[in-house]
Amino acid sequence: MSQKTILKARREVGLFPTAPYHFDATLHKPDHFPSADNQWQPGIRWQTMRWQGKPLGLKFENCGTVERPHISLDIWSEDELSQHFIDGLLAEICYRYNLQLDLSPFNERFKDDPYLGSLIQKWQGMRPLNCNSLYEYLIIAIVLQNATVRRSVQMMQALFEAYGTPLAYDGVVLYGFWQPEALAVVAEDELRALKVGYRARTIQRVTAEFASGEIDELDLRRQSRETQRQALLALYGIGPASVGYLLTDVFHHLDEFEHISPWEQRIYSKLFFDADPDEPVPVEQLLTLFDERYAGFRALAVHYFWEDLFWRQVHEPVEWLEKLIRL
DNA sequence: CATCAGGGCCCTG
DNA sequence: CAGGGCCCTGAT
Repeated sequence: MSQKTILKARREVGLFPTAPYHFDATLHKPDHFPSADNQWQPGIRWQTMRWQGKPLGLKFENCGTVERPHISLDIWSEDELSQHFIDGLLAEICYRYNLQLDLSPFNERFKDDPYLGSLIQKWQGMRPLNCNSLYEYLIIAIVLQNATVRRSVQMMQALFEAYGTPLAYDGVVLYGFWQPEALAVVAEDELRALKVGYRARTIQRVTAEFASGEIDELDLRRQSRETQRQALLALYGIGPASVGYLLTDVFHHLDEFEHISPWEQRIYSKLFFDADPDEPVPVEQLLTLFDERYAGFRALAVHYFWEDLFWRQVHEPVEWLEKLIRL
């Protein structure tokens, strides 16, 4: 559909995250479904991004160590970028990629924790990550709802093929997200033809909120967590499960842990109580457990358990997990 | 072939 | 506050 855009201008900058920094475990999350806006191999992540309306191709390359982090970032664009633009972009990247996160209070507090201690050691410097804008993350959250992973992948791909922009840079071709304004004029039927089902309506209404400027991400970042929660819940089609992900990933609330969905409940039950997934531990009990052990950092703690589980799954399938991740 | 539930959420009663 | 309905798909 859309024409391929060649990004021919390149600018290289150095990034220096706070130590410790685990490049691969931060820039690649095996539990995230594969999406055509990014690509990873050990030591390198390609990621498209739209900033101030400009489509960009990013390439992050690991040039440092956990204790002395250094990332080389190539920024590919259609035309040369002004220094002013670069400065703003880097500030945004710094926020989204959590480059300045200070993990030491967390590491210090839980280094001897019987469950978490070894994971902190193993994944020294791993941090949560969200490369996308709030709007883009909402789209991802919507295609996740009530669908198996395979279907989420299909829906996301169909949306990219219909409305995204293929960006060619550094030898890869990845899709860039569309702007809300571009999708706002599309009819619901056209979206439904992409087999997103009833989500067509949700996508339309959420898109409209952004296209009209009713929601301003940067402004929302400065609000309290509860204000953010209310603003997100007010969006049509966005409920507690999606909001939980948004508050932790997009707004970086490392203690947000109010909602456990059924499939997560089964996994936590097995992980912490070795319970039969068909007889999962009540959600209340799981919430209490996390409250007692990890208050202050519940989302971050969960992140370590979760990512460790999925990394293990990549290398040698964890038998019981296989059945619980619906591919 | 039919039926069902899925990495939720809205709406109704 | 509980429960039916929603789009589509792959599993059974």
